Amino acid sequence: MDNDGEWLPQPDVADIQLAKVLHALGDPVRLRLFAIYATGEQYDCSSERLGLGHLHKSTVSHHMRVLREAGLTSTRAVGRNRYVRLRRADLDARFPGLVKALLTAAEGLDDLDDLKPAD
Amino acid sequence: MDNDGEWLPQPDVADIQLAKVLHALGDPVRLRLFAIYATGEQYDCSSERLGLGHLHKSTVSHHMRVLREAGLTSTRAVGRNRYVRLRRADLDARFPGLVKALLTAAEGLDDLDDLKPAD
DNA sequence: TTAACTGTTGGATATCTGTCCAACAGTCTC
DNA sequence: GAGACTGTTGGACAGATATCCAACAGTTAA
Repeated sequence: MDNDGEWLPQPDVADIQLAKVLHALGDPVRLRLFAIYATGEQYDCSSERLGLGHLHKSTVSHHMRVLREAGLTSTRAVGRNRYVRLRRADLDARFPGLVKALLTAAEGLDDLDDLKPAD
Repeated sequence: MDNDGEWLPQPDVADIQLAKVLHALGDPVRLRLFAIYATGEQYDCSSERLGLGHLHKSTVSHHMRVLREAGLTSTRAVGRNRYVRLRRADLDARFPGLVKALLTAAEGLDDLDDLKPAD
């Protein structure tokens, strides 16, 4: 029951702080996760699928938490999986043009094509 | 002689990395300095004039160095002063729209009106 | 030349952070 | 229920960082 899962805690739109957002993105791993989430909702947090095979699962979990607490992502817990998506609308409302500029700037960082939402 | 001063070392445009830029701006003090420099070239690094009276001068010097080494600012040393300005053209060329979006987002962080370049 | 001024550098320190590991909780499958 | 699976949490630890202070170098002024 409750198939929709529960939402992990995240800051309110009005409480999203620019400095914290930039701090969260000021790490290569999280910047990559940000670019990945921007391609669509992700439902598999395993390091391998995210192209972060070299990182321990708890490390990836840590980075996802930082992103969520900064207000960048929303996470829904369903069963043993986590559905993570970018809070695009919230971010656009709060910081117009920022996400778009960041994604443009982040293009070509790595090969992100392999990481589009599967099927 | 050499009244123009010398330029402190800074990365080449092509070497400016997004993650480093965001890391540099992911600190409240440096985000404030960024917004200040965006209003025009600054030629006084004293904490007081920058609205950072609570910080030691060596701390401010440290933050300015981080901004410069990330590729965000240019610094010219003339006499005992430092003329710091945002590398707006370089940043716009490398990350189109990013600076504009950041400045829009940073508006209203504090009262920056008092810090426009004096006379 | 002596003194004041601006900013840098190195040391010290407390805090933060990225990473791994082990243990755990909840979930799914057999 | 037993075991496999996904992800979280707490501990440990090395490295980074923000801050201050003292000392210094170069510059300007008296």
